Amino acid sequence: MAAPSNKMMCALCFCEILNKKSYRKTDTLKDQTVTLLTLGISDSQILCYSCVNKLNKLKKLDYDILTKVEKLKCERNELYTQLSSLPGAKKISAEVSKGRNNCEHTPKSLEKRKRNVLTPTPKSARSIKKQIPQNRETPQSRRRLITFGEPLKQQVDKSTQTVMTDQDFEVKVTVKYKGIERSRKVQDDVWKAVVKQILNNNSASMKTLAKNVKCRDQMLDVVKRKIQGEASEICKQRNAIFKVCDNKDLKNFDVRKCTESLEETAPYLYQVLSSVAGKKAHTITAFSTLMYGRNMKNSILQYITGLTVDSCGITKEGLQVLHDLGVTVSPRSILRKKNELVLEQEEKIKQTVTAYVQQREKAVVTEAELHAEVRQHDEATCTIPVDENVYPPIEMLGDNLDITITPSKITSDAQRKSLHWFLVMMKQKKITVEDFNSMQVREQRDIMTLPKENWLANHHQTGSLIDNMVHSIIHVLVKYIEFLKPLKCDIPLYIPHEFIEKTQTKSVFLNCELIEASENSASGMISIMERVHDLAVPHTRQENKVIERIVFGGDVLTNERAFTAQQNMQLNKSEVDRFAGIIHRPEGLHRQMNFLLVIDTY
DNA sequence: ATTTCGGGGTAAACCGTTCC
DNA sequence: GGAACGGTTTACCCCGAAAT
Repeated sequence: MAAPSNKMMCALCFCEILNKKSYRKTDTLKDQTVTLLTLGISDSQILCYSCVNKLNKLKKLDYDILTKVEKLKCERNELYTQLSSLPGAKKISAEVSKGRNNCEHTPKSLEKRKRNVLTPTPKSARSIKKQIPQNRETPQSRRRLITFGEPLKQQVDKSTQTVMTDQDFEVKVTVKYKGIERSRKVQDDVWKAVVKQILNNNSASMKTLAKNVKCRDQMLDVVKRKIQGEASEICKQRNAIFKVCDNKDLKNFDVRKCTESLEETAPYLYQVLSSVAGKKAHTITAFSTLMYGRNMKNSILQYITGLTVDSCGITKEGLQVLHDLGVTVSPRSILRKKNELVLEQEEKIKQTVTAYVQQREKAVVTEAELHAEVRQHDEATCTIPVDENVYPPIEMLGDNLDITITPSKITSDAQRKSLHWFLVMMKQKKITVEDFNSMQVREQRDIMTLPKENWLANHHQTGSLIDNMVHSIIHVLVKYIEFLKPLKCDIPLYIPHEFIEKTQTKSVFLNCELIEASENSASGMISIMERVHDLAVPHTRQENKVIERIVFGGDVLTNERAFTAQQNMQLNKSEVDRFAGIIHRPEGLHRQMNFLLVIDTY
């Protein structure tokens, strides 16, 4: 739209710009106008990105040259001041050094500057202090008792050793090494206390030492260095405490494990933070924010928080504020991660639901083909190709998800809104007919001709029910009655049965779809059933014939409505349009309620 | 010196609203 | 009904910091 002609050319390299996104107008390169002018490029021309990159690099190099020169100058000056502060170098006249220092860089001005009234500047106390040589070794012959904190006159005076003190607590340290004896009278109160402690306990307390400001700063330095080391240790690749290596990490993040590994990797920093915060979760939050500030790869908690608040409906501005605070990653990254997660979920659905459905459909088709072939050639030479991956059968669950949005100000446009959605989930079956011995599987029978006594529990079934009830009652007793509590460990946790290993494994459970339809209306329920049918029921795509029926569970209301929808569609011709591939089943709590009702009536 | 990853800039694409 | 406009999303690229 904005392009002046059909073909866009780079003004510098004359290459045609093929990708419409990779060019820059020279008007936008304001900071490089001078460079562009020297190259003969005027305003409102177009440059390809590789030329723009080169220009940027040029700019960076210019900047680098400036900063490097500046840095070198600083370094030189620093070294020079160091050298000039050395005792031997002091005699060199300031003028010479000054001249040498400046002649290269500062061009002499033509006019002589007027002398400032304040010059020569009175020397600051600090510079005077610097000139007094410190820690200069006294020649051995002159090594005597040195007193600190007293005027120089006294040092000259020979009577220092007999000076009278009005304090009754006096400390004098004598050190003997290599045959030389040196002693010093300690005036500083902190040092006095430390020496006293050494006398008393043969150890100095750090608490006392810390009373000296210099010592405290040094201690702080030590701790700081230690903590910095710990922080860089956390950042390292092998310590992936706060890193997002896999999207599964986001789901499996465990505060307890995180605390443990932090206590191990960074004990000092952890103790410092937890001494301030107290609460474990707060400490971890502080830790995470700090580590995110140091290295943006440490972003697992930021991602979790960001995704959570995003799902609660935070705006982009809100996310930006939280990102600036270091609590979440940027809104853009959240968006990116969300897309990634959606793709992953789609992949998962494909691998379980779609794969199973396709497998069933394919099996029927190949069987039909085989039959046709057999009929044609009368030779059963080919065998049914068996897929190596046998996908476990699935069942579907669903429930309505209603949200009411109340605007802060109700106007004619902004009214209370109710959103009705339907969430469809998938669960992989753990125990199937194939797991039973063929002996145990009851043969298929017509419900209408079944003898009436089959509806009553037989002796064996009642016995097993009573056994199981006993098991449940024992669990309740052991839980609540004090003197029975010690017996808890002797009672099996679960009622033993032959599939206990299978039921112990974690279920495969997936959110499949959020359908924007209300189950309250018949049309909504029908569209929901259509989606479920399309997604999860294996059927022949040409004749719309159901190959296998799938359980579709939900609460009693959903069940009722699904059943009504199925009945409403009975006039349709094909099986798929009649929703024949769905078996209704009430779920969870409702089933338990039904069970209890049965027991109650017993 | 190279690699990795998140932040951020830019422009196209897209979407909804308003105006003529 | 379509142009104009404004806001949002998305793809692409570069940059910088830290790790390797």
